[in-house]
Amino acid sequence: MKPLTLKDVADKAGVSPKTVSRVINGEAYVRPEVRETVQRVVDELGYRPNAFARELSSSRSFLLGLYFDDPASAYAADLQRGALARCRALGYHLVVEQVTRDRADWLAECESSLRAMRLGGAILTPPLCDWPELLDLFARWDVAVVRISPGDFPDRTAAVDMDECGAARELTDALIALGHRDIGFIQGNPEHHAAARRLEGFRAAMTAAGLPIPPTRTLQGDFTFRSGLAAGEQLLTAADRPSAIFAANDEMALGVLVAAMRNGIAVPDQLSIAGFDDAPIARMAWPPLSTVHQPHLDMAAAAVDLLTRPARGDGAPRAALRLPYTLALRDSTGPRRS
Amino acid sequence: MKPLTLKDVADKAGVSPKTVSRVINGEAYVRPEVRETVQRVVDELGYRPNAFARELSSSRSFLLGLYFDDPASAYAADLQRGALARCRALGYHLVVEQVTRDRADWLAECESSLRAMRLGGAILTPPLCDWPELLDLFARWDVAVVRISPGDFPDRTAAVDMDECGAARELTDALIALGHRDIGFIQGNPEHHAAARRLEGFRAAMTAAGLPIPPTRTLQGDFTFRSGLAAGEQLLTAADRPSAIFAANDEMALGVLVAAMRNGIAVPDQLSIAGFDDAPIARMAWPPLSTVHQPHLDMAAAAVDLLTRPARGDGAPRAALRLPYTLALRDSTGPRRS
DNA sequence: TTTCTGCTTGACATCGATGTCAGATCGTCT
DNA sequence: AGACGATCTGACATCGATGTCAAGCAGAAA
Repeated sequence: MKPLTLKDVADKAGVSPKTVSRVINGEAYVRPEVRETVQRVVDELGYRPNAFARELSSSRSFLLGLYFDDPASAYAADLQRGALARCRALGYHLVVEQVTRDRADWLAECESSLRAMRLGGAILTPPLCDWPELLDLFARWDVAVVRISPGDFPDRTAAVDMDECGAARELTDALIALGHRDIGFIQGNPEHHAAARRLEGFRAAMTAAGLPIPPTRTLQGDFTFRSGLAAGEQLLTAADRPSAIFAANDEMALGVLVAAMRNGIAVPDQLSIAGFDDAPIARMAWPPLSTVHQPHLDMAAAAVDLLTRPARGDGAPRAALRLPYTLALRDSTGPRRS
Repeated sequence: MKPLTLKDVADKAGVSPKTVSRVINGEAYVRPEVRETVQRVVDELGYRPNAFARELSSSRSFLLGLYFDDPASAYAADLQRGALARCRALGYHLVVEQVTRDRADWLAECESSLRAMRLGGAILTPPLCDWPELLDLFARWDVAVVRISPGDFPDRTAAVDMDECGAARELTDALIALGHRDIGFIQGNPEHHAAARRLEGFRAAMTAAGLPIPPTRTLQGDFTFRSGLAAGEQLLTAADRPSAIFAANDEMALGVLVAAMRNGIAVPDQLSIAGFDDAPIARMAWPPLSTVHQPHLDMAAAAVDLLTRPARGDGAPRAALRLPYTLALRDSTGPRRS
């Protein structure tokens, strides 16, 4: 099937292509009746302007880039789904890119890819939203950027995030309210800035409750199941084990769950476990994990909105949005049995 | 930073833009020494042709579409990762699209999206790879299609798949070899054709071993954790329960695992459980799930290769590739205890 | 020598949209 | 009536690449 062109619409409407272009882009200076006629023809024919030609002539692009470290994570999948839905609604398209620093020329590759295809904007997710080389790259190429939950350089670009510290604190408060006084914490990948925030929230809650935070109770993980398993084993096989463990994400919490099971420790009767993220597996574990639900879909949608906001006159968007979280208290946490 | 153009390269190399274009596209009729000179300048400058302009003038596109039903599934994420890596290596870009049939105008939306942006090819994943309206749409717009594990219309497009039936049969054989004679099976979403193939393989193995397949042992699920949990409860709370359960995917198998745990049935001592797909959770469950490892990354890479094969003279690619699976026998299966 | 074929090259039109600018139309003010 | 500004419209150039085609030039065949 041959694609429709501006000219086809123009001929049918009895005006010049330029006028059709005006109507499509909502420009001023078109007589209302002409505008209406053209709009009707456009709708009838189902005309959509060719994005490539558009980009070429106006250097405005209808492609947004979504940049990932690891697209296999549930986190990434959620963000993608949210961004996708919003893009579709706005007539934009989403190009996904995976960037890792495991090769020396990773930055050159990114640049090469940008050269070939100008983006209307880019969404950067953790941890690569904190790589200064990448931010420099986009700045150099004048590509508007919105970062999801950035850790560093708060003023360099627009951002969408969540109050990770507050959420961690609130979840810890919930554990304390259940009677737990000896709570273990498993940190996340230090490269993700969120990991530090979550630890911070945990500490704040403990301190506020007047509880000690012995170093042996705070273990280093890296957001993987395996690291959660190892940390769980270590915490649970100690002579005195904590009555609750808070892992900085759900995968690690699942690892703790498995460690408990291996050691014959009943959850939540003998041990409460909490995670963070509300990944799909949180609901699928047994017992289902208590965790923090992050508004990933909304965050991604908000990022798309920021990038596509029509008023771009003042350059790149600068807003910093903070979206609300919700606690999901399920069955992996319960009152402390003395 | 201002992008480089063909003309910049041409000026520096002292030839016409057209000649540079010839070198870049590997066309014939360029003197070897000129070709070398131009190539050197291209490399020095790091020039990459503008994909939009290229598409506009040649109606060849460097964008591939990856079409999903649900991008949140581990299956989808794997395919995406595989496709992404291959695209990057070939200088293509990947646009992801989510298509669901929950709105009446879903097809019109797809068409509208195609109108705006011509694709160099599309990869369709289950279940939408079997929607005839979608196949018609791509055919109408002359977009080459490769389907992943299609169920119907085997000759309509090129395809990449795996021997689902053989894998299910082999896994069932493994259970039988462990001494199991009473094996429950949980079917997948009937809309996914793979579900039927897996059942078929299960039946073939049972029949070949001379074992009965009572209807009460074959339950209908829909590939979700919840359905696996329900089916598991049903099978395990019956007066005589099977000694092994084979679920058509890992999520459902996890549901069975949780059902077993709820009912105090030890795995694998009192019950063997097997899944299919080798999703990340399979390794994260306790005990780790026995399952079938699908070569998702390779399948996606193969699909990209088919779509970008330079020789497109004879129209759309027609190959049907079948990639090898491997059995992953972990700890959720064991010998039957009498 | 002339003609022919095949290789090599660049001038120019083209893809489908938008930017620029000049011209046309209208009402209003002097 | 004439001048003016605001509104409306379309002709034309332009974005950056490739397709087409003809010209230039070599060596081979007549």
